[in-house]
Amino acid sequence: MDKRVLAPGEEHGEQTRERLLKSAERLFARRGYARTSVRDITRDASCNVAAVNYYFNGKKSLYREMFLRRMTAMREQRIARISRVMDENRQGVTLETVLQAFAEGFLEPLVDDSGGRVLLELITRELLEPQMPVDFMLSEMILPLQETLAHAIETTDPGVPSETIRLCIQSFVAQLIHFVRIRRLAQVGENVQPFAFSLPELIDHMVRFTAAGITAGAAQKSGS
Amino acid sequence: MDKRVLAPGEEHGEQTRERLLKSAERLFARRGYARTSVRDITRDASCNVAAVNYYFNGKKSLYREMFLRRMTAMREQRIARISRVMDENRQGVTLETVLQAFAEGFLEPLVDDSGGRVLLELITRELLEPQMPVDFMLSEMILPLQETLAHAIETTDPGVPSETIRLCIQSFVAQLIHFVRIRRLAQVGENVQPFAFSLPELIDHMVRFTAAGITAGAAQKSGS
DNA sequence: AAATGTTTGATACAATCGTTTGAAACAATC
DNA sequence: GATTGTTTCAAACGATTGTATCAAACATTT
Repeated sequence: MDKRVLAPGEEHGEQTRERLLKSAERLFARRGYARTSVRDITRDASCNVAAVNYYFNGKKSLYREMFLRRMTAMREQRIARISRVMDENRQGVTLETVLQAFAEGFLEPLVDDSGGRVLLELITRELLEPQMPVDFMLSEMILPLQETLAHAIETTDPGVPSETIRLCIQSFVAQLIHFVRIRRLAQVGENVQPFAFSLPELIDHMVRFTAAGITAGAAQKSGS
Repeated sequence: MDKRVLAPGEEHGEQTRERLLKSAERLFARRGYARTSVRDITRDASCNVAAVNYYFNGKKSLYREMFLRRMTAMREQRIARISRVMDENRQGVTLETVLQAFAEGFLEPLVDDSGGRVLLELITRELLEPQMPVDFMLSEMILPLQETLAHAIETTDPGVPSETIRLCIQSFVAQLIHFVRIRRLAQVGENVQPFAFSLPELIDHMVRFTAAGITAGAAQKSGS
């Protein structure tokens, strides 16, 4: 009995394959690609070293598959978040609302202990030490998100040049990334005082700051 | 003859010591700490492997000494840049002028091929994978620079709460770092089109964007 | 010139890395 | 129950890592 607990193709080995992906995710995020050994991963996943080369074809392929899966999932989630806000109230949506929703979607995985926290770490590392094709992050993550958010802002704030909008979006994303890193830095050291802001406080600042920058970008065109 | 070509204390070995620091600088910046081997460095410095353990006490100490020297130099340079702008025109200095000067000082090492380019790479890496004491960057680089710039802005724009000013400064620094990274990313791939901005264009955007955010921060206090 | 202290060099070391191997353990099919 | 294909395991591979050793080369002082 118990013959059909496994779907065809996941012949019981899919479990350790999945465990490897999960462990790789956590450990690569925590220590980076180079300083995470295959043995670290297999120990964490409670399986043999050879499993990495059995299911994937080496360390690098394991990383790539893990990263690809995670990144596309997060991209779709963030895009969906923007679309949702735009759909909920067709014309009553303001610039601040869109920015707020995007910021929350961006930082949400950080406050709860969901797996999204590790991806932000992974993405930062990937930006600095690319293990994927060089322009992968650009074409698969940065640009799609930028376009989605840009179209949303073009709806709430027509009149701002589209080139300016895209620059401002990157200024916004820059802050999101930066404050996450500063916060983590301040959490460890004892010199916490200067950056002991709560997440809502930070989001509030970034939204206000960015909204001012964008509307100023609109005024710039008509003003000068 | 030729007895006094060397200062006392740099008994001819100071040359290779200095070469080691220079090589370490370049290679650590290019490939990161973990992926740069001691042999890579000594090969680049044209000396023996043992020299690293002779002059420093291993790889990590070499890194720390190199990083410390570089970082303090850049910090002093940047602080001096702000002070210079404030001193040149005692009261006629505007917010935009200060921001412009800071941005130029920040990005200047990137455009020419001076050694400053490698430090920005080093700092980014250090933020992600600290080899120095955890809050070193915070207390020795980020906070001193923040305070200097904050005092400058408190002069040009009194009325903005000091807490808001410091948040805005971090938002400014965030952009500086982010656009540097995006630019490098876009330089490699062929999908350059979306970020083919010149450095002056980018600086102009960031200064305008940030100035709007700061003055909005002043209005917020009196407005709400 | 002999002695001394400093710097360099080739080599060895133990540890760890990613990967390979081949035989067990297992499940499924005949 | 024998056969087949899949998954796991311990062990070992060659390569590379950071570091230690010790004698040769060097400059300096006696």
